[in-house]
Formats: sequence, C-alpha cells, structure tokens
Amino acid sequence: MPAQQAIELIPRDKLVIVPPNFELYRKTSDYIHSIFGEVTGNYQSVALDEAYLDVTVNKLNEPNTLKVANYIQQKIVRETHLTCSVGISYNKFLAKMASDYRKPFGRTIILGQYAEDFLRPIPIEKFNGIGKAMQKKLHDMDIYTGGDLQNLDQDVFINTFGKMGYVMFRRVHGIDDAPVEGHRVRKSIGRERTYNQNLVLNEQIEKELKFLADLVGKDLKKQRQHGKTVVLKLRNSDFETVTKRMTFQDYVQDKGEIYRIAKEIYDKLDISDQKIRLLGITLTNLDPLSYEEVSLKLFTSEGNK
DNA sequence: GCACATCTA
DNA sequence: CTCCTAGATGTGC
Repeated sequence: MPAQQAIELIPRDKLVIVPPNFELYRKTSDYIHSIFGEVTGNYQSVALDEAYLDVTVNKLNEPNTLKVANYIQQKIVRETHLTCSVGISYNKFLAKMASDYRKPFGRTIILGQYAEDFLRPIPIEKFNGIGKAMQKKLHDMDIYTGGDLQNLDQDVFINTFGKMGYVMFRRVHGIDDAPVEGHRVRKSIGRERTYNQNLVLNEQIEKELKFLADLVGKDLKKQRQHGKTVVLKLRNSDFETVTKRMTFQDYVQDKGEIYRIAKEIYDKLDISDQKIRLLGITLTNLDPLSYEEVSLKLFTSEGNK
C-alpha cells in the first residue's frame, strides 16, 4: 500500500471539487481491513472505513486495549497518512459512541461503571439507532439527551417504539448484546438510479430498466448468487415511492430475464402517465450457486464477471 | 409466510 | 426531499 498524496495545496478562497476515486478508496479500505485481520480474527466491517473489532483476546497478545488501539492507529497513519478514531468498551454500542466522542484522531474508553454517566449529556440524535423518525417523536415528548432517556420507563420505550424501543432502553443503560458478526450473509443485491430529468417515455424507461437489470445481473454473477424474487422500485415526481415484487419457484440470474420480469411488473402497475424520478431493481431471496452450477459455468467458459 | 412500507446506517 | 445500498422491523393479509 503506497502512501498516496491526496491533498495538494488548495487555495483557501476557492471551492475545489475533487472527483471521487473509488478504486483508491477500495484499495485503502482493503489495506486497513487487513490490519484489523492482523489484530483479531473476529472483526465486523460496517463500511469502507469502519469496523468493530473484538479484541478481548487478540493476535498481538496485548491485554491492554488502549495499546491495541494505539497500534492500529499508528500503523494506519504511518502507512496511509489517514487518521482514525477508536472507541473502546464492553459492547458495540458503547464502542461506537466512544469512537464518535473524539475525532478525528482520538481514543476514548468507556468503562462499565461510567457508561450511564457517559451517555447522560449526549444529545439523542448522536445515539446509534436513533434516526430521524425516532428523534422527532422523542423531541415531541420533550426528550433531548441520554439523561432524559435514562429517566424513561422500559414500558414507555416499548409501547412507543416496539422492538427498537426495547433495544434502545437497554442501550441507554449501557446494555447491548449485539455480537461482532464476522461474515454476514448477503440477503439482497440491487441497484437504483435517480434521474436528473424525470422519465416519461416508455422507451426511456425500458432503456433504464435494461441498464439496471444489466448491473444487477453482473453483480449476481460476480458474487455467484441467484435469487427467486425480483423487486421493482419506483419514485414519481411527487416523491411517492412504491415497490412491487414477483417471486418465482425457480431462480433468476440472467440479466435478460431480470429485465423481462421488471418490465412485466412495471406494465402491470399501469402508470405510464407518471413522471418517474427513480427506478430500482433488486433481487432478494438469494442463494449461492451450487457447486454444480458454478462448475458448469466455468466449464462452458461462460463464468466470471 | 409473503408483500409492502418505513426506518436506520 | 443529496443519492445509493442494504438490513431490520411493523403491518396487513
């Protein structure tokens, strides 16, 4: 992983638009994740630049977690010139909250006896798991901080927010059982596009559906998966979103087939008068190709990509 | 159990 | 109403 000079002398008074470089991000991310793998066999990637590491026991044989964090941070900054923040605690939720506490190059540790104290002053919008919708409801109830949440009854949480309420009730009291999940199984593969100009003509819509079906088909093949359900997603010019799906007995993988199914769902909707802002196609009900299917494809030299 | 909408990251 | 991808959950049938 060669060090990359991403930032040059940028004039302070000018807005400079830097084009994205996803290849570099992917490569850098892979490298950083390889460092995680060097530290522990049990880590969960959650984004290009984020992961949960279970370092209860670790490959460095280092019981001091602050030293483990230091090792990771130093190595990343040395090799990539990027900084990162680390949060350390006894569960994933608190570790995440801790990592947000000091950025961009911080280390924060939350010990069990201080968990509730730590959360008390934090505004609810910073809580992992509380999004826009929950926030609004809570603000309407005059609840703004972790401390406000801690004063609520479990019943109120559950009655207002269901299962998520139960999870959040425990979290604000420092309890979270979510395991570090090393490799998670992919459950859907999909693509969507928002168009600069709303689509009106059937011709355009067919073209875009073909394009999306193509992308999804390619991804399926690359990941050696096929699925039984095709989901079509549409959003019109009024931002109304619908999804419609068709499930089959047999697996679908071919892009032509995906397109035909998506088109069929679209035609059934009978909305050719609407201006389409977004189209999406997703395959779910996924399963990996069997060994036989994979070897057949390789044998017929159709495989890969 | 499926279809669909909504919420969250 | 940034846009995109994906998972989880609630609701209705």
